Order: sequence, then C-alpha cells, then structure tokens
Amino acid sequence: MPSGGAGMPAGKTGNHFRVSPTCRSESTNMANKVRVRIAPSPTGNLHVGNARTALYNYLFARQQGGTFILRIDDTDAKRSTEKDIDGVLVSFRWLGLEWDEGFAAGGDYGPYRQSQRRDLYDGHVQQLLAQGQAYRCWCTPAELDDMRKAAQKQRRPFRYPQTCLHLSAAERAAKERSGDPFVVRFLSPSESTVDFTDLVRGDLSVEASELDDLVIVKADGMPTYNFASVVDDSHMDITHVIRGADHLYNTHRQIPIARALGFSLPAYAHLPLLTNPDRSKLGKRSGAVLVGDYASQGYLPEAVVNFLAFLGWNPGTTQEVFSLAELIEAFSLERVNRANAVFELQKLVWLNGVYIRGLPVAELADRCIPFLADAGLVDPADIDRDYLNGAVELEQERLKNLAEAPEALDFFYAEDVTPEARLLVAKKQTPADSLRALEQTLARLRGLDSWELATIEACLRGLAADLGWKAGQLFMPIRVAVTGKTATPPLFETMVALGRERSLSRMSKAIDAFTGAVAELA
RNA sequence: GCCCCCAUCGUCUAGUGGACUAGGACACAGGCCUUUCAAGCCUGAAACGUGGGUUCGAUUCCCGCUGGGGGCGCCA
Repeated sequence: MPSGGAGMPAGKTGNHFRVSPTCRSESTNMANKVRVRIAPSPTGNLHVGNARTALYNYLFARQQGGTFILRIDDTDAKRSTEKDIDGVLVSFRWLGLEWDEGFAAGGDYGPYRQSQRRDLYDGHVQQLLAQGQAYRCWCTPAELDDMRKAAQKQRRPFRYPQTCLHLSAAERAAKERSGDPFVVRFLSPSESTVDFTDLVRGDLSVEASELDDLVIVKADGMPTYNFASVVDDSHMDITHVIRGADHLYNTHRQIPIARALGFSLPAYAHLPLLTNPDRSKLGKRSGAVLVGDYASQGYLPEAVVNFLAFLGWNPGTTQEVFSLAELIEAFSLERVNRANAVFELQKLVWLNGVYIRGLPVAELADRCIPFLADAGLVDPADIDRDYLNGAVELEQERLKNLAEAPEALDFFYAEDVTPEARLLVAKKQTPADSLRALEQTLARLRGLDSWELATIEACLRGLAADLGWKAGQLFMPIRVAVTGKTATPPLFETMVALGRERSLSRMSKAIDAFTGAVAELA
C-alpha cells in the first residue's frame, strides 16, 4: 500500500462534522501543525495563476511554521510525462518556492504522485461501494453526451438520471458478467444542503440536489480528480486547502465524499481568480501566462513573486515592495480579497525595475550574462568582468528587464558603432562647425594624460566654454560619435567605462565618416 | 439555461456606520533636476454600478436590479 505509513490518525473520525449549516472552520483540527499542498497536474509548465496559488500556500505554510507539500495530480494518464513534471518544478524553483515534502523531496506520506497511489484509492472505492454510497455505472460517454444534449435542448440542467443505480438485480448481474467497461459513481448526499465556511468567503451553501452522482473512478480504473484529492488530502493530513475560486463548486462535491469516507475536513480558502483585461478567466490564450515566459522576458523572480502576492492580497499598509521573507511575515489569509484581479503587467514592469536597481552590480551582471550570450555579445566562458560590471552599472537604472540588456549594452561590445552623420551635427550649429568641434574634442582628448571622469569632464566643459557652446550642444555629437546612440548613460562615465582606446578610435572613425558627409548635410 | 460567487480611480487596492473634501501604488499628464535617456522629487487628473430600505447618519448593514466571473466532463 503506497501510503501505508500515513495511516489514518486517531481523531480523524469525522464525528464532529455534521451536514448542518453550522459546520464551521473549528471543525478542522487546529492543534495539528499546518500542512498545505500545491497539487499541479503535469502540464509542462506553470501557469501564473497556479504560481500565485502556490505562493499563497507557501507563504501560509512558512508563516505558520507548517509544511509546504508538492503533490503531482496526474490521474489523467493522457498527459503525464517526466518531462512535463520537470517543467513545472523548474518554475517553482525559479520562483524560489522550495517545498519541504513531496515529489522529488520525499517525506512520510508518499508516494507523491497520484498515479502511484492506485491501491489507496481502490480501497476507499471498495469502502464506498460496500457502504452503498457508490455504484457502478455502465452508461457510455456517448450515451451521456446524448443525454446532455437533450437536456440542453430542453433548456434543463443536466443531472445524471441514476440509470445504473436503479438497475434491477438481474440487469446488474448481466452488466457485470458482460465485462463491459464501467465507471464508479458517488451517490450524491441525501442531506438538503452542503455547507462549509471558507476562510476567505465565509459561509457557503449549495443545495444537495444540485450535486449529481459524479464519477469517482474512470473506465480505465483511475480515480477522478475530485476523488483522489479528497483521499490524498486526508491521508496526507492536509490542514488547509488553499486553491483558486474555480474550485469552489468542487469543494461542495468533495465534502460529501470526505464525510462518506469518515474523513475530517481540512479548512478551505478559495482565492480570487486572475483574469484577462476583459475580466475573463486567465487562460492559455491570454498572452504570456506561463512563469517561464516571464523568466525569458527578463523578469526577476523576486519581482514576479512580489507582483503575484499583491494580486488578491495586500498587507494593509502602504508598503509595495516585499521580499519573500517580508511576505512570509506579512501574509495572512484574512486579508485575501474576494473579487477577481485583472492580471495587468504595468506594475510588474515597475517592480522589476525596482528590483533591478536594488541588485548589487555584479549580481545584476551575472543575471544579464545569459541574455548577452544569447545575443552573441559575450562568450560566457571568457568575460572581462570588470568591463562588464562597469557597463552594467551604467545601465542599471535604465533597465526595465534583463532582456533589454543586449540592446542597452551593445555599444560596449560592438566593433563599430557607425553613427548617422546627421546625428553628429550639434544643435543649432552647422555641420561644418560641428565637425570642427569634434576634431578639437579628439585633439584635446588625445592630449589628456589620464583617462578619468574628472579629467574628461574638465576637458570637455572647457572646450564647450572656449567654443562658446552650451555643454549639451557639444556633448551630444560626442555621445553619438562614441556610442552611435542619442540615448545613453552620462557621457563621461560612458567614456571611462569604454576606455580610452575604444573612445578615441570611435571618435576618429566618426570624424572620418562625417568629413565625407558634411557637404551633403550643409 | 441552472447553481454558486463577486462589485471603490484605467489597473492592483485601503476602507469595516460618522475621523471620507474616499487614502496609497502603478500607469497617465504637467513641472523640477539635468550633457541625452533613465532614475529621483513635486503637482495634477482619475472611483464608491443602480434602485430601495435600516439608521440621526451609509463606500461600509439588508433586499432587488444591473453588470462581471466561475462551475455544470470518464480534465485537473
């Protein structure tokens, strides 16, 4: 038995659970250490909505001194490969959400893959069958589909008509002898309502008559999500189920199953959904919705975490920037919102800049290297770190994300910058005068006996004064000559970072090219 | 269609019957700083969906309406 070690703790008798509307959160065993889980299905990558859910589970566990568990919900045999699982794990790790127990981490409640817990589920199915709270059903998917369509046509809600529940003994015997595939259905509760108190939303209630007999075991013998989850959450001693509000209805369906099995219930907290700008559920076709997309677009995991944390929760203070450690301290389920949150990137863009500016230069450089290497600007095996750090330092407050690094830093690495001649013309000056100014600049720069910020500045400001030009008039053409661009970090710092050789040779080349173009520009 | 949930600036949100001329952040606009671009600083514009109650008094409580969302699978 896969999770035999878990057993069923004493006290898990469920006897303090009633069907009445008075079933509240105190019915959970609060004395137990907090145990929460994130249970992704192996889809190859992590959706930001699941990432947010995982984050809240993580924060809650850490804050409560509890355990954060990762379970793989892979009851759908059609999609479940090692590679797909790995894709999910990579994103959790990138975000920094380390799990204490579960898949790839071990623990006393394993295995942590539902596909490997068949025996456990089978046992509980037998129990329900024996209790008369579940029954076999031979209706085929095609038949059900027809019934659904018919119901829709009559504009009536579809509910399974319990055909196979009401089979005569003879009919049932015949079906069983036939060897035809069957599913197992849970007999929906006879109580009037199914109620629970949600930690975020308060008292929730659904008429039991709304719940039809849902399939708990598929024809291939695998349990369905709603069944396996209930069994695992109980056997893994999960104390709090924190998940998206899209599971609200599932909770009403899972509670009767848990009760029929004699399980005590965890506390539930349903998080508001993340939506598209049009308020529809954030789906696969909604632009960048995978954590991996944000990594490759140059967002920092700490920014993504901070951003995600604030989608549906806030600390009640005006602080906006939170490290993971600070989030752990400040987080509380009580302050989770009920209304859906639009997944808008503008704040993430800003936060990302905040985190980039807050990084030590060397670390920012480290994080830029993969992007620079991809763009062919640097060879990771052979990097002049001092030069790179100098360049990164100058661009640090200009970078909104790492993916911009190649474009921002390209002139530090380009062989030639080939500035446009017309950009070498100083503001309110003629091309000829501009050319002369550049020539004088080069001459004076060559005469400098040190290549330092103060020296260069004194030199260029002095020249501007001698020329009777405003500083900016002179600096822009030099900037363009040296970098090829009109928007760069401050000129003197840039020239220092580039170094004397590069700076002077670029100026010289620019002057040569400019000389040939002056006539046309005039 | 049926069931459930939700509702404050464009967006994320504070607010828990009077301290609200409704606060903060992002984005936006203007200004300052300035060798360009950023960063930073200052200022501005910008919201309680609607109709009824309850109350001396509602953004806050209740009901209806409207609007939005979710669910209604042998997916999870």
